[in-house]
Amino acid sequence: MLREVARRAGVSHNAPYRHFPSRDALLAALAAEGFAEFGARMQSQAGAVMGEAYVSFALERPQRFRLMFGGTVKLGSDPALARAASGAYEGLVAAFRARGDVADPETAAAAAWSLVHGLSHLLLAGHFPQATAGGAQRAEFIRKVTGAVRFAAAPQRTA
Amino acid sequence: MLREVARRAGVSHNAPYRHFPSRDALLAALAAEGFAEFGARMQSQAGAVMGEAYVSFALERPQRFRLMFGGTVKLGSDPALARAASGAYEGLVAAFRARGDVADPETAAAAAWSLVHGLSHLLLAGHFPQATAGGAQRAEFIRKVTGAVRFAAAPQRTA
DNA sequence: AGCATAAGTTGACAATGACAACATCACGTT
DNA sequence: AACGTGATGTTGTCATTGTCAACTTATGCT
Repeated sequence: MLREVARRAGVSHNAPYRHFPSRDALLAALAAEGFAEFGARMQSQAGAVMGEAYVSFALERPQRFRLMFGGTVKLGSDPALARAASGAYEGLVAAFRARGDVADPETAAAAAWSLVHGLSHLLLAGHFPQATAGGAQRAEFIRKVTGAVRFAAAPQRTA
Repeated sequence: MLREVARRAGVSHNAPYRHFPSRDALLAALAAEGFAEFGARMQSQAGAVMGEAYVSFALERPQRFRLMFGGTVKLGSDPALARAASGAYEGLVAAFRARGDVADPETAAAAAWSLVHGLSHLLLAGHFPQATAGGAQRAEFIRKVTGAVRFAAAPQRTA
């Protein structure tokens, strides 16, 4: 795989080693790049649509997504990686906190994150045949699923 | 990896080829075994706790879980695999349908599945440092997250 | 006894990730 | 202009891996 990368770059094997100390380092760099793009995309979205943006990213760049979240690259290896990954999550928590109508913003954020993350994985793995590859059906499905949940409401401030 | 399996089994490389036509076939068989155990566990659980059981499975058998859902083994390869995988989902849909208080049982099931699936992945990947490895904190976290969502209610039957 | 089938073994091959040593080229400093 | 230094790339090699092929047992059936 490393060698094939080199081949496709029209360069001889071992050239990659001048840029990355190992295959895993290359992959980690790709993952970091992915997290950067991903974070940018997320931040450019507001509230409810963020979920759809999340899934869109996964579907448009399946390999990247799997690389980033597939467990091949361990998050702990590069602290920059971990920071990039947790950044988007913090943003989500902040968004929920700002809404103010949710009981536990942290938990709600974790749930929302889990939902879109799981949906992405399951769609990629083909576990939802209802949402066939290409079309508007899929987008509609995603919208329906992400819109199907409500978060436990905060206790009413004043009566 | 195949060779190491053979080594650990105290048998010479290529012995595995008497039982599986290829490395991928071995992995597919392991995934199928995983889905079987997984399905059994799910069916032995009722409604709300299913989610926790799902996550527990992932945390107890991370390798299996990743193998089953990690994309390495393509679901389409073995129809039995696909059937095993979709079985649990159908059960979930049925459970939601039986509840009767949800607008769209199919969508709710997809959302619930996505939630626990994503939560499993994120926990395994270490994206939720709040839930540290061992303890009750983690179980509590899982309970909170899975309990944080409500599903869009069905329109009231009669006024 | 004879033999077919399953299970395992050794030997080989191409491909891969990694290492080492050598080559080239662009520079900044003197 | 000459030199050295660092980055980039190359060839050669090594152990390891997945896979194929051919040979060897061993087990059980007729």
